[in-house]
Amino acid sequence: MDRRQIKTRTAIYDALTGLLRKYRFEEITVQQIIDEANIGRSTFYSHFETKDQLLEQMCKEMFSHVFSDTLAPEKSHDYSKNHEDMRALLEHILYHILDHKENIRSIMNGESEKVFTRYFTEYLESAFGEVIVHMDVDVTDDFKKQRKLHPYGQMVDSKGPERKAGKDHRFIYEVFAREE
Amino acid sequence: MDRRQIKTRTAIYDALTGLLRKYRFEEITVQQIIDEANIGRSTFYSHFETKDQLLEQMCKEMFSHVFSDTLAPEKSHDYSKNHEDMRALLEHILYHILDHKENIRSIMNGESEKVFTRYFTEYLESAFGEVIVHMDVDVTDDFKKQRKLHPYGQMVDSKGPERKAGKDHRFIYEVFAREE
DNA sequence: CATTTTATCGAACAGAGTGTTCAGAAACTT
DNA sequence: AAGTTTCTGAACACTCTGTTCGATAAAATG
Repeated sequence: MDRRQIKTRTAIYDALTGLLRKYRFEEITVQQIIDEANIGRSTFYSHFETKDQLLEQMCKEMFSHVFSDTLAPEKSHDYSKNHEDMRALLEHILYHILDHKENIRSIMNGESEKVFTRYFTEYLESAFGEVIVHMDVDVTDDFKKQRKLHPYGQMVDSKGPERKAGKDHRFIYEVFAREE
Repeated sequence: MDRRQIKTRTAIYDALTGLLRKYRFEEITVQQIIDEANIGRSTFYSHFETKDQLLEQMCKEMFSHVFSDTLAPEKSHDYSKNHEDMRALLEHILYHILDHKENIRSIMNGESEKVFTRYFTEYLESAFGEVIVHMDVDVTDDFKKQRKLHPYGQMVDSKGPERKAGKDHRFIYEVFAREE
């Protein structure tokens, strides 16, 4: 790949990532990305068709990195059968995710969150298949410290499954589950 | 209030509600709403500043109806103390929500879902305060039948708390909980 | 190093959507 | 019937999008 292409590509990625720290994805314009990345307008559009496609690609690449060695064909444990392996795999993934934490935080806001989530679940499913996973997996202490209340979810600490009323959006999703 | 105003207002509401059944909120243009509602462009903007503000108002009004008699000052049970009362209150609210089911379904798609959710939790909190609510509340059979898998949540049937890997987005929220 | 290939630049353009303005028509009020 | 309020719709300025194209710069090739 041409050095110039790599340069612009990362410039665009960095620009968007930076902007996502300040603004929600929907608020960001292509012009802002172009200015931030210091590239020409037509250059942007020769790399990405639209702003949305840029986000798609970014998420795609990020997850293919995070899951790269996880899904390598050599290591073909059947995780679905051995619970210890499964747990190890999950820890492994979470560890890699911590590297990308800042990028992920930026994306997890507004509309862009949905694209992220789509890719995440897609990759997770390809790693775990239809296996049932208990989510109170033990991960590194480093990681545990970062658990705080999120506007869209709520903390499930080791104490138990109590939930607060107005905070649990899953409740809402159950209530208004769509047909089909 | 002038009949004309009421007429346009409901025409706009109906138009948006109808469009939301076919398209996501972000895809809908003001012009589409205007055409669907059969009103003049300037009329729309004399009623609502923007498309987003229209959604805000719609959600606001809907919930003020749903919670109207719930929050009436005469019925000032302290729901937070009596669990039976609390359960009754929740059932009461859910009952009213069923009336608005079609509207709600329409809104619960794309970006508009967030506005809905914001108002819902807001009203829920004002009804229940900081009370802890177990979400496996028994509601009418009619309501139970409508529980299906939602893309963003997952069914929690009476069997138990098992969860599927890629489907549980709450897990994601916990992982990437934001600071502050 | 010279040549060829490829990428970038940026101005200019068409198109879509937004939100405002205003004069005239229509509907309500008293 | 006269006065007030609301609706209408064309016209406008504005912002953002995505495309085109000739000129320029940089990389790859032999």
